[in-house]
Amino acid sequence: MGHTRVTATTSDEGAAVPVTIRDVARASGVHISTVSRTFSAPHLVNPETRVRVLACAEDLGYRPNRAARALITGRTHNIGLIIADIANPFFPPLIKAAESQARHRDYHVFVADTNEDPTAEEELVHALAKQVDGVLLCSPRMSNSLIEQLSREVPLVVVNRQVAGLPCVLMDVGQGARTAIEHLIGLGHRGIALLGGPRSSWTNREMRRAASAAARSGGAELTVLGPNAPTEIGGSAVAEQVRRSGVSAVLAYNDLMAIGLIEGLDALGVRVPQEVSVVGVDDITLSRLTRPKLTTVATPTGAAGRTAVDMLLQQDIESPRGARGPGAGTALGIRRTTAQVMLQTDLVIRDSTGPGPHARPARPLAAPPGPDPHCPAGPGDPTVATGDAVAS
Amino acid sequence: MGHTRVTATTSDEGAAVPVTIRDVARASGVHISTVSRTFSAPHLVNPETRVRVLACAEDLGYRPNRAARALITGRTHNIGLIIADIANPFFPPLIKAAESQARHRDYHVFVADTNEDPTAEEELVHALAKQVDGVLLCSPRMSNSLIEQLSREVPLVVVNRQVAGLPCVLMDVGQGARTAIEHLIGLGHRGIALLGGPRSSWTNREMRRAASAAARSGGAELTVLGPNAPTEIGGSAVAEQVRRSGVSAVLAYNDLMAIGLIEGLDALGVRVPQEVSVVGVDDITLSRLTRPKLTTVATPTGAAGRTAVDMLLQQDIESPRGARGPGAGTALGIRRTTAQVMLQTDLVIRDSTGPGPHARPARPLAAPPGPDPHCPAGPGDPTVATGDAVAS
DNA sequence: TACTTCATTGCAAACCTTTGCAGCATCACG
DNA sequence: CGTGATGCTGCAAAGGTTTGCAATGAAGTA
Repeated sequence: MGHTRVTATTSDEGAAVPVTIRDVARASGVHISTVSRTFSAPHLVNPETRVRVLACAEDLGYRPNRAARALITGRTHNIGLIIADIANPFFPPLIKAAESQARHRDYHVFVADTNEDPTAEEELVHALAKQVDGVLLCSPRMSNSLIEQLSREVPLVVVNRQVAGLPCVLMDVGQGARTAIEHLIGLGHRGIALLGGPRSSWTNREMRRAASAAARSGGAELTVLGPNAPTEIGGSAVAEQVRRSGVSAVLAYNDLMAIGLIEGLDALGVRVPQEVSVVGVDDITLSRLTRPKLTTVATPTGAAGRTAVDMLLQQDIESPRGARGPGAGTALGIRRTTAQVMLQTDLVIRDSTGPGPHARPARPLAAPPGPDPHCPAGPGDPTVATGDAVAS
Repeated sequence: MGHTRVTATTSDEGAAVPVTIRDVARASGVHISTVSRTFSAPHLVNPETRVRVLACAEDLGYRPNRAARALITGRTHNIGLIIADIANPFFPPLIKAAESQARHRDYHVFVADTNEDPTAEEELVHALAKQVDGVLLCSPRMSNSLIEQLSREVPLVVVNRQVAGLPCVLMDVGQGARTAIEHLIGLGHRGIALLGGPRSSWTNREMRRAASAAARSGGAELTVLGPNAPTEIGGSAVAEQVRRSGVSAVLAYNDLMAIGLIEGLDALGVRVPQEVSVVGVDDITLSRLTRPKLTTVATPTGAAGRTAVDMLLQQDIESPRGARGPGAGTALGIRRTTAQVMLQTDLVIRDSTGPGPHARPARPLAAPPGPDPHCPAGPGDPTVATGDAVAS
């Protein structure tokens, strides 16, 4: 058994006897339908009866069988959460927030990891479709058209990807990139590189667009390097290229790449931030722990998770899925509301950015020179517009 | 709307028409029971019929309704995974491995986060009990007796905690601590501190026991500091205390604490590893990314997740839960096998440990002087002993 | 030929809950 | 006192699947 110890024993234990609505009915002397209503429509049952039933239920330790409930209502009270890679530090806060939000709404969350594989993504949606009321697709790797197609099978909310006709939760990395570039220009940098991420990434395109515009209007020159793998390795691999390009500042696709780049530069003897400034995106926990501490564009990951759950549930609530009740059969067209929510990002200035070659000596390196000052509370949860409401 | 943009539109879409076993039966001209058997007991149906049914099912896009199946079999094919804090970098690899393993066995995983709250833990077990076939309790914060009690409600597997009579997956941190201490002694350290974690932690007790023994037999003196919060903050908070204690090396309860400590020491002007060596435990991704790179005891997190799932499923397979089939009712005692698996740990030497005051100049600081050389493949998955098998 | 065995399939009950409908008091009002 | 309304409860069907049992037919055996 090599490097593992195993000890085993067996024993007999009393099995949990399943207590059903029927037991509660018998104990409290009412019909099962009354018990059912006590839980699902309390206002329809006499207060006296209600307390008696509740007492009996409590006594017997009754818990409704969600499978049976799902069978008849068509709603499982479960949602699926499909993630490219759970071990990527960007996602755990999102998972955590989504799970918490769902639980507050009496939903449970299936978490599934695709290992960055688009095929696995598709299969998972299929596999989950029948046993959840909706699926959150986080940073999907499959094509928009496939996503649209799958959305006919099960309600979908997409995070970090813009899909026409589907509810999306996006982070305003455009604004983030702009603020970051302005911060660098304010520090006196004129030659700036953008370390691109995966080609198919919506975030990547947005960042590039915004960074170019900001550099142009700030009188700086932007060099785009990439696409690259959005990992630490991807970052360290371009260190040499960054050095050769002669830029004095870099905006990386995400924190992992930024950290990798700093490592790579260090190995080449290039010091950060003295010789090159580096900005990341995401503000993962890690970015506070490396040295130098990373200046980064904080993305509201938790808020994204909560918002996505809200949007999904909102959709579900107005349109129960599948056959419904005994007299069903007319499930032809459901009204579906598709909102796109854009969450604000915030630049967090730490130690990986410093004065560039064109710095004015007097200038203190403090707050970012962004056009609008951020509210200090940080990014909060948006109110999701319902129905035909349109804002901005 | 403050810092958030929301746009919304509504549209009508065709709802997914649920295709049931009945549709498949009609399409392929057989009875529904034959369709059912095609999926759940293929050997009972004529090969010809089988292919026809499968073709029709494929055609119509049939997916079995797991709620209905669960209702009658009493098995949901879901498992619960209760985690103290998803955002703690120790857990994601475990979650990822468990989810993957479960999926290979045609199970889905509910992930729930307790925010380190024992009460939430208990509630979650209750809430999940009826809708999963078993629960994985990871690094639980509640008492052993409560865990035992809950295990009568739903099959439980415990990770990182030893509970008599319950299947447990443990990491051999005792061995890890011993190896780490021996490594430090080999480097010439004689005054060593142990940074304790939470008091109620099984891991904490094991480490302390093993570290004391190793220090004693190696002629070093061990100072125990703590208990402390198992976080970066907890680590940096004791930096001053470490400096005052005059030790030249520290073994921390986990990597986060070790990293926090290094930060704290740095702030005090104490350099690592030149003045103080630091060893962590866990080998989280982060430990490769900080500077200096952390020497640490690697715990087989992924293997733990996989093993725990295996143990749970093994238990389930031999003992279906609750009422079973039409003629049930005799669910009095089920046979349950409780194995305790101990997974090996491995010392990973990086840059946060160096020669101590008693170092012999000639000695290269290479491999650890542990009594048994590790197999280089690293910790693998154990074979779980079934039934009455007992190994070592 | 008659009888058994076997493979395959159909039948129908059961799992637990929800919910439309109907029944029954009770009460108020005219 | 009759009528209608109201509040509460019971009845029974329905949801999709599994599974013990029975029925069928074919093949093998005596």
